[in-house]
Amino acid sequence: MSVTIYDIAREANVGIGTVSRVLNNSANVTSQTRERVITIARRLNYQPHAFAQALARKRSNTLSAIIPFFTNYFFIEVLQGVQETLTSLGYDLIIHGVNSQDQVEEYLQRSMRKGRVDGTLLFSLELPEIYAQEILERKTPLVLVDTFHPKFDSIRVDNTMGAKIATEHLLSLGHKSIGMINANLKSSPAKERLSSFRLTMSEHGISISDDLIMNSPDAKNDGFSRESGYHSMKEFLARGTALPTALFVSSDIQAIGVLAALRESGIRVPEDVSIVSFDDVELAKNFDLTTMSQPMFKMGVLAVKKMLERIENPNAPVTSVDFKPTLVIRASCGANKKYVFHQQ
Amino acid sequence: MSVTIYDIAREANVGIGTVSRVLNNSANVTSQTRERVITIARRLNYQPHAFAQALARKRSNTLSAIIPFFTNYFFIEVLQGVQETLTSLGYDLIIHGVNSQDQVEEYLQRSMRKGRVDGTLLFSLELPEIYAQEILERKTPLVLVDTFHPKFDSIRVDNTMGAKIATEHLLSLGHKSIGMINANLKSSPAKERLSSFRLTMSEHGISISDDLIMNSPDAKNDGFSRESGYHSMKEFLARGTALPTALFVSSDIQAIGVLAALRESGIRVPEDVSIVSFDDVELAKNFDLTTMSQPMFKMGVLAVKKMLERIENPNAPVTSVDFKPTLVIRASCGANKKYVFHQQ
DNA sequence: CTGAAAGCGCTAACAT
DNA sequence: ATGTTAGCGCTTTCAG
Repeated sequence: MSVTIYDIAREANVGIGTVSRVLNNSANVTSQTRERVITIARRLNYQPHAFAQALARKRSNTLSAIIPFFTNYFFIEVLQGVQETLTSLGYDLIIHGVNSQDQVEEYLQRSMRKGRVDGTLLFSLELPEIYAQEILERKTPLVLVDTFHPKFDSIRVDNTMGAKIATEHLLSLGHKSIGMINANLKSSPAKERLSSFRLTMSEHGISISDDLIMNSPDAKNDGFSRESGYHSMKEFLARGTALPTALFVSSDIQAIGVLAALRESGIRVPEDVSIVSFDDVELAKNFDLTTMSQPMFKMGVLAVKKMLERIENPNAPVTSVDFKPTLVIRASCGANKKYVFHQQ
Repeated sequence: MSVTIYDIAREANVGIGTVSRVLNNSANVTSQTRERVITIARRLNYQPHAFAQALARKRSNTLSAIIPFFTNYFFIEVLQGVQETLTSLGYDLIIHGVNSQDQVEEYLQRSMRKGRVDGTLLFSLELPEIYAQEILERKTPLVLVDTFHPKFDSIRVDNTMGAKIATEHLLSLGHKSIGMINANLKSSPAKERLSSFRLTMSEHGISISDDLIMNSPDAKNDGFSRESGYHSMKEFLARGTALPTALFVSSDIQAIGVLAALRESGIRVPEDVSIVSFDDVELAKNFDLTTMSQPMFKMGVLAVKKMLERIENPNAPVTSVDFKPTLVIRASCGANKKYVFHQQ
C-alpha cells in the first residue's frame, strides 16, 4: 500500500522508533542518521497516516463546528476566521451544518465519539442541558459562539449594548415612533435585542405599544432570514398600525426582506422610514444598511484560540467574552447624506 | 479513559470479536448475546473510536473539499448539497478554504495523506498537472466540480450554452450594442463565457469591439467578486466608450458591484442599461437580477454521488457531466414588466 | 543515541 | 455462533 515508517526504517537501516523520532523532531538523534532518514522519507514521498498518528497520540488535530450552516451569512464570516486560524496551526475542521435544533443532538453525539475531534465549536444554538452534563463528564472541550452556558467557554456579542446604541442612534435622529422587526424570541439574541430596545426607549421616556413590535414565528434559523423579514414587514403593514418613522431590525438579512416588502408597498427608505439593523455582514453594504457591526472574523479567531487554551488546560476556569458591537452608519437611517440610497 | 469494546466484552462475558460483530450488525450472533451486548453498550454509553475504526477498516468515511471558500456564494450553495448528502450517508466533511492557487497545492498534499480522507472534492480550481500525476498514482479519489481535467471525474456547467442563452435573450430584447463585464480570463468559466458571448454575437452578425469587453485583472477569486464587478464597471465608464444598451456580466456577485457603480453614475437599470448575469445565487433575487441559473445544490449532491461511485469502483471510466443552465428572468434585463426594480 | 516492544481501539481472518 | 489473534501505522517507554 502506502509507504510507512517501516519502509523508511528498512532503507535507512534503523528502527522505526528512530524514524518516528526524526519525523517528530524529537531530540537525541545524530544529525547523520537524521539526514539519512529525512532524505529517504522525501525520496519515498512519505506521508504520515493521520489516523494512525491520532490513535497513537490520542489527539487528532481536528476540530468540529456545529453551525446553522449556510442560512446566515453571519456564520460564514465567523467561519472564515475559524478556518484561517486553524489552517495556520495545522488543524483540520469538520463542518456540521444543521438546519434545526434536533440535528444538533445528533452532531453533538457524533462529535463526542471519543478521539474523533479534539474539540467542538457550537454556534448560536442552545446547548441542551442533558448534553451539557454528558459533555462535561466526557471532558470533550466545547466552546460556544454566539450562545451561552455557564459551564462552558463562550464568545458573544453584547446584544444589549448593541440594541441600545442602535435605538439611541435612531432617537438622536429625532425619531419618536420606532418599531422593531425581530427574529424568533426563542433565540436569545432576539430576546436580548428586544428587551434592550424596550428598555432604551423607556429610558428615554417613550413607551412602545405591542403593535409596534413584530416577532417572527419562524422556526427556520430562528427567524433570522430574509423571508422572515419580508413576512414580518408584510404583516406589520397589514395590521394597519400607523407606520413608525423608524424601524430597528434584528439582523441585516431580515432587513433585506424588510426592504423588499417596503418597496412593494411604495414605502421609501430612508425618506418614509429609517432602518437600522444588526450584524454588518458583507451584504449589508450592498444595501446601504446602517447596522450594528460585529467583529465576526475576530470572533472566529478568538473561538479557536479559546478552544486551544481549553485543550491545553482542561481545568482552567470557564471564561466568557462579550464583544461590543459598533454602529456603522450608511444610508438606510437617513443620517448619512453622502449616500444616495435610491436612484431616481 | 473512554469505554471500549473491551469493557463491553468483559461485562457481557463475550470476546471482543463478538462485540465488534454486533456493533457492526454482522451476521452470526445469537439474538440473545446481541441483545445483551447492545444493552450493555448503551448503558455504558459506548461510542466507537472513529480513528481506530478508520485504521482497521482502511476507510475513514470522511471526504475533504478544497474550495475557494467564503468568497463566492456559488460555492456555499453547492456545499450545501454536498453537506446534506454526506450527512445522510454518515460521512464527515473536512473543509479546506483556499484564497489562492498556491494554497491548493498545500491542501492537495494534506488531503492525500493516505487514509486521512476517502476522497477529495476540488472546486473551481485548476488542478496542477504535477499533482494530477501524483494523485493518479496514489489512487486517491478526486472529483472536480466546476473545473476540468481529462483524467478525473468532473461536474460542470455548460458555460458555452449559458452564455449563448444569456446573449440571445438580450438580443431578442432588441439590443444591438452589448458589452461584457467578465472575470479573470485565467479562469476557464470566464474564458468560456466570453468566447461563447463573442461567438453568439457574431452568429447574429454583430461584431464587438474590444472596448465593449472588460476582463478583470483581479487574482482574488479570479475576479468573481463584487469589488471586481464594481471596478470593472468604473473603468468601463472611465474609458468613455459609448455605453452599450445591455451588459452581460459573468457572475451575480460581480453584477452587484456593477449595479453599485452604475448607480453612482446615475445610470439606471434596466432603463438605461439591461443586465443579465450568471449563477443565480440566492442573492440574485434580492437584486432582481436576470441571470443564468445553475443547479448548485444538485451539483453538490451529484459530486458526492460520483465520489462514492469512484470509491466503490476505482477503475471505472472517467465521467464528466455538464449541467445546462437555464434563464431566470427578473427585472434587470427589462423584460419582466411585473417587477418594479427601482422605487421612486 | 537507538533498537525493540508494547500499546492506541478496532476489524477481520482464523480457529473451534 | 463465538473466542482468539494478528494486524492497521504510529508513538513512546524501556533497555541497552
